[in-house]
Amino acid sequence: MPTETFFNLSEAKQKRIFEAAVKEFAARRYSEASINQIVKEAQISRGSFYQYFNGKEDLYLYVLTEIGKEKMAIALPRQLPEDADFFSVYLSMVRDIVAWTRKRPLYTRIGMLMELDDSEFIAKLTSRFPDTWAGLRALLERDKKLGRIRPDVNSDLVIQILYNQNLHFQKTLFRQGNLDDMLPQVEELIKVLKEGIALV
Amino acid sequence: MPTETFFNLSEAKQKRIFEAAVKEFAARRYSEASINQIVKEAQISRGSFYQYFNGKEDLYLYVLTEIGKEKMAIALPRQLPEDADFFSVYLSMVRDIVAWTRKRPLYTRIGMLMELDDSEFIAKLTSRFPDTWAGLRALLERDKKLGRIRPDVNSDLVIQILYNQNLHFQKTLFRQGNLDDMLPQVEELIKVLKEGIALV
DNA sequence: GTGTCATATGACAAGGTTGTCACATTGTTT
DNA sequence: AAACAATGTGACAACCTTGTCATATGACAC
Repeated sequence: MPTETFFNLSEAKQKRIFEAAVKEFAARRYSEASINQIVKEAQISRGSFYQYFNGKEDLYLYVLTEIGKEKMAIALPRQLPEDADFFSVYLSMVRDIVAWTRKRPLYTRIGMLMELDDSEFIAKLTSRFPDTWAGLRALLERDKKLGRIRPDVNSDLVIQILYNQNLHFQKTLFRQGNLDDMLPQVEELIKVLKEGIALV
Repeated sequence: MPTETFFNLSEAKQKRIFEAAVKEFAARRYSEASINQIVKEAQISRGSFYQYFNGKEDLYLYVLTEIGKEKMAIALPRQLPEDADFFSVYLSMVRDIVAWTRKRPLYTRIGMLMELDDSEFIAKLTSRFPDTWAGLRALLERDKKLGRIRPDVNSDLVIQILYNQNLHFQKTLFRQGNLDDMLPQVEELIKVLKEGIALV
């Protein structure tokens, strides 16, 4: 939570600071991000920064919640049929991610770097936040009961595969930067996961 | 390549330095590892260190090649039938990793942290070294031709899944530390990959 | 003992980081 | 205008990092 004086600032200045922070947190992971860099970019003095935020953690939390707000505002409108199967929902989820990345590339970059950071603070953070993937897991369980998924498969493992591949796609995406490659790859992944790769 | 004076040192001292380096590189990723920490642990002076090595890169390369030597010496003895199928080879590979991790936990930890580091130097390093996983990929291709694997699956994707899951297993392993959980999880992964999860 | 060479040392410079604080500059209210 | 509050500022201390270098210490030869 930023201090009150921060919120007294003009919208423009708040935005300038926010965007400088986003830029830095998308360039370096949290533990390596530099406040010096941010204040330079935002064109405020070091002293001012500490009048707005308690420190790096405070700023990071603020950036994360702001991003979360915008994400929520966008994510709500989409609707899927109640009985959509696991794979369809997952695919739609990936489409959302792609769209989101198109619109706000730096935001997903921050999320990615967060996954790669293993500092104390980030560990605490990620453990507290409820997973997006937990919902997907529930869906998988439901589809098991509906007879769509083999009941003996390990749900956690499947979700983990999707999660890890997703992270991997994003990582390569930011090295090479072809967002269009992602969807076909995910479709391929779904196919492998659905049907397996062995010949009967 | 360490300097000649390093190799003139007594075995014991060389070992002390090597082990201090291993300890540090297993605790922090390369970009965050501190030479100060290493010289303190090895009980040599800062000046001496720079008489042995050019710098951090030099030391890291030395540690990596030393580990590589020991790994080679162990990996060679194992043999598998010439026509062993892809999954068997993979499983045997995982068994090797588990055994290796049991014997030298810090070594695999270094490998893991290397994957998570995205510094310039590490990027150069990983791109140059030939992948262990390339061999596995070739095996998959072979099994396609032998009619064991569906010819239309994307080999790269499959290898990537295995690679990412492997990394993930190792990561969780070092957070919780139950090495015995790994093999069953890998067996589960193989099953999912083989047969798929959808009901026909 | 003296000379020579290899090795050991820690202070040092130069760069980075964070957080603080006395002070300057605005703005607002009386 | 004068007083008071709010905000802006950059120098500063304290703590890191790396790489260098003049000097000290040891060992061996003559």
